[in-house]
Amino acid sequence: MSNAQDALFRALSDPTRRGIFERLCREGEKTVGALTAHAGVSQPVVSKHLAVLKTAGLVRDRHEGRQTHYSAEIRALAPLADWTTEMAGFWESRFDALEDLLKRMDQ
Amino acid sequence: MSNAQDALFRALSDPTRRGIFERLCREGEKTVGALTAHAGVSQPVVSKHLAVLKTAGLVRDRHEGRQTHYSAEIRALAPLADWTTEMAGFWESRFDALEDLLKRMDQ
DNA sequence: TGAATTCATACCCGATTGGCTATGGATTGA
DNA sequence: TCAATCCATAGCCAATCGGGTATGAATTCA
Repeated sequence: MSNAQDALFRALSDPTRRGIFERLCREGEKTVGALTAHAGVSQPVVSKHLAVLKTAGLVRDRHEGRQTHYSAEIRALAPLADWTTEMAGFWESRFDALEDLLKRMDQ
Repeated sequence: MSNAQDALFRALSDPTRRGIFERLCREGEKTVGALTAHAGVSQPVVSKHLAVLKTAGLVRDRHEGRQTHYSAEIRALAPLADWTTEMAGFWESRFDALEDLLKRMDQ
């Protein structure tokens, strides 16, 4: 029962981690140092969060000398968007069924 | 920096809790007992998960005698959908900027 | 009224998590 | 070559979390 949404929701549930991901989305590729400068936590903590995001497929890393550049992998958000619209879809169909029922009762 | 997404992502990060919410979306209103029957955890645990979902605004409860009926509050997913499209939007605009840059460089 | 049902709350417990510091490998630059 | 920089990993710790059982309030039914 552990589907593709699991790692995604889990990875994005922490505010600090989600903040890092958001910054990569807004501002593009960043080094660990640059991310640490505004993350509000220590560098090792940033590295650990990036590792979690990478495991979830949400970021990619690129090594260049002693620096590591991270960037958002936006396609990884697809299952999340799918899940959301799917849930809304179930609700819609039930709403339609109710509407249909009421309409038929009205006759 | 704690915005509307915080409680949402947090509430949906647990598989058991998300499973309960999914079932409410798919099958509509359910009592605590009905939810417990398929949740794989004890009734008090289900009640606790429902409380978390309610705090996040994801479910509503309706008391009827000694039963409590819970239903999904689908509108609560809006901030999540907004966040997703916003992140994709940032990425798109950066992609457009890059495309534009390359186009101008080509001249 | 008394027994049974339904659910929420209180409490406990082990595992996980998110933070820290310390450290070391790899790379750069003087 | 040696010092400095950048990052990842290893331990450590307090707090949170997800699970359990016990229990009691509220309601229903015999």
